Amino acid sequence: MAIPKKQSFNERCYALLRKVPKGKVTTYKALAEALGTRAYRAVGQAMNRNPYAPKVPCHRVVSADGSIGGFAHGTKRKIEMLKREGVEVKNNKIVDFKNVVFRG
DNA sequence: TATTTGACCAAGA
DNA sequence: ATCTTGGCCAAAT
Repeated sequence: MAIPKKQSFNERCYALLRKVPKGKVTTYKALAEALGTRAYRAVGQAMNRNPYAPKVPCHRVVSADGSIGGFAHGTKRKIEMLKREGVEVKNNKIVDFKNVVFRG
């Protein structure tokens, strides 16, 4: 019987993020709160390192106020990826943000 | 073990 | 509207 590994905080972030469908976004805060913590910044750190690069849609994570936030490969790239998935972005902000945020 | 680091957030001026 | 300040918490060094 395999010993259950305790997932690190980061691993839990990735697991949650993978549930976000294409065309939707989530926020650093929402992820942290969903994990039962307030480590908003730790979530961002996890995305920055992003050890699971293609598996985890890190580009779907934006700031709580609907602004794009940051991206390891440049915010410009992040915006382009979101647009490609059908998310409207204007002046570094998500258009109709509340309607685009994924709710579980 | 202790200190520093952040792709953040909310409130104040 | 922008800019500054303080707080927040896990990960990395």
